[in-house]
Amino acid sequence: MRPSSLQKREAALRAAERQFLATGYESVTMDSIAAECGIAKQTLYSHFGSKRALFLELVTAETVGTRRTVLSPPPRVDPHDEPRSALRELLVGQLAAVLTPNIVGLRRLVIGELPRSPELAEALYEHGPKRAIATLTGIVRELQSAGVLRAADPERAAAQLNWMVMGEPLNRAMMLGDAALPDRAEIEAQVDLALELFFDGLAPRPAAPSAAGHPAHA
Amino acid sequence: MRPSSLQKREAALRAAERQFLATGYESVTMDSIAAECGIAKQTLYSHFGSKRALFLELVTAETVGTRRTVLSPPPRVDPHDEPRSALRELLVGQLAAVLTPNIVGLRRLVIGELPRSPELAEALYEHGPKRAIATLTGIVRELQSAGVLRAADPERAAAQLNWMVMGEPLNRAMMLGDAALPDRAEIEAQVDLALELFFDGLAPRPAAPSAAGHPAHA
DNA sequence: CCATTTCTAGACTGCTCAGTCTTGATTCTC
DNA sequence: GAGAATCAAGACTGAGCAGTCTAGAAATGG
Repeated sequence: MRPSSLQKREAALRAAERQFLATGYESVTMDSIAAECGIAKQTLYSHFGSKRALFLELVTAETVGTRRTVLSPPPRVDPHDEPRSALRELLVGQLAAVLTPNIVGLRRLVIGELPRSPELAEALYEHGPKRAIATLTGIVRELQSAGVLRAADPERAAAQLNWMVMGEPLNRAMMLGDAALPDRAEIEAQVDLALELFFDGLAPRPAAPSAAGHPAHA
Repeated sequence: MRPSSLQKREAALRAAERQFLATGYESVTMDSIAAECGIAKQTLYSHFGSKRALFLELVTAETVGTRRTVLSPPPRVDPHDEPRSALRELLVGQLAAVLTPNIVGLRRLVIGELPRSPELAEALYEHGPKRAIATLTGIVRELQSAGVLRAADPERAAAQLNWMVMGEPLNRAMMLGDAALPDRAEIEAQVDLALELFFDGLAPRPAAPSAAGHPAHA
């Protein structure tokens, strides 16, 4: 194998990534990928075998690569030392990482391909929301056993926090395009207000329950 | 026009809906639609003109039709009379309506077609989440002016509530397929716990602030 | 500097599918 | 029941594209 071969492979992956994320699987042609990166179509096929194989390799690489970016340092939150600011940092990082044209495009792509490749969406779910919520669950559990929070179901509480933070901006980005992506200040405001509601809502009750009653739960 | 013509048109729409929702725009062929509903391809073209036109008519009808189902009675929540159970009913209805194979499939379809037809996704966003949050915003505002809730930014609070309820189950349904749709009991539990956190977190503060401090917000 | 391997350029094949056309059957109107 | 419109069945066209093939250029290694 020639040394330039690897560079061409990388160039092909970059071009394919850009086109797939921009317009979806079907509307990308092998000719257009080859044209964009200045490589012969035959070389594409000798590297990847087929369009589908190129796509799958690309998406799985993107999926596990993102997880490395977002969660590489498994964060520790000390309940006795500003749990809130550590959580804030974690959530801001996660939200900023998710609200990236690449990641939002990847989600769109994978959702659109769900009928053909459900395993892609499942992988993205595992490496994305599920892992994020698992991390939050661990933190909530710690905060609860330290008496800072009161969460009967830590996993559900973590999911609530996660989607209070991510739901609106992610949904907007998914459906309104990359122009709807918020800036850093908006991301931080989103996290701050969610944390406020979360900590107030799960604050341990001193003695008497709050004024509002809790009617009909069945 | 023959009287049977309208029936055939409806049958065609049903077949097209089923196939589009199941496998996406590209992988459906006009021949397969015609075959499923026992109609000649020519008849399809005389009714709808083109595949794209059929698709657009279908999706827009589905989009606005759903809104009618979900929000037909603009709900009133009396702050002095069990605001929580009225909100509960509203949210359970919304969540159950969204977590339907049809609606989840529609969201997948529209997201997959975003590069080709961004106006579809925009319409779905307007008739779906945006309208749901607008309804919730009105209620939050009422509850706030009645002194039941304390929400500095009612719209953001409504969005937080909305996504606390919808985020996890909707995301799972989008990425894990219709088998991941929750049943009624799970839907109600999801709403109940979200409401609990929401009302506790936004309960008016009596006099002294809660025990936890509020450090560094910048 | 020659032999081998790898690349490029682009022609070519085969298939799928949107959209059209033909022909003949069926149904509605009067 | 005759004439007019509509519909069914399927053949046909043309375009787009995945994947292959060929011929030759360019790099590599001895």
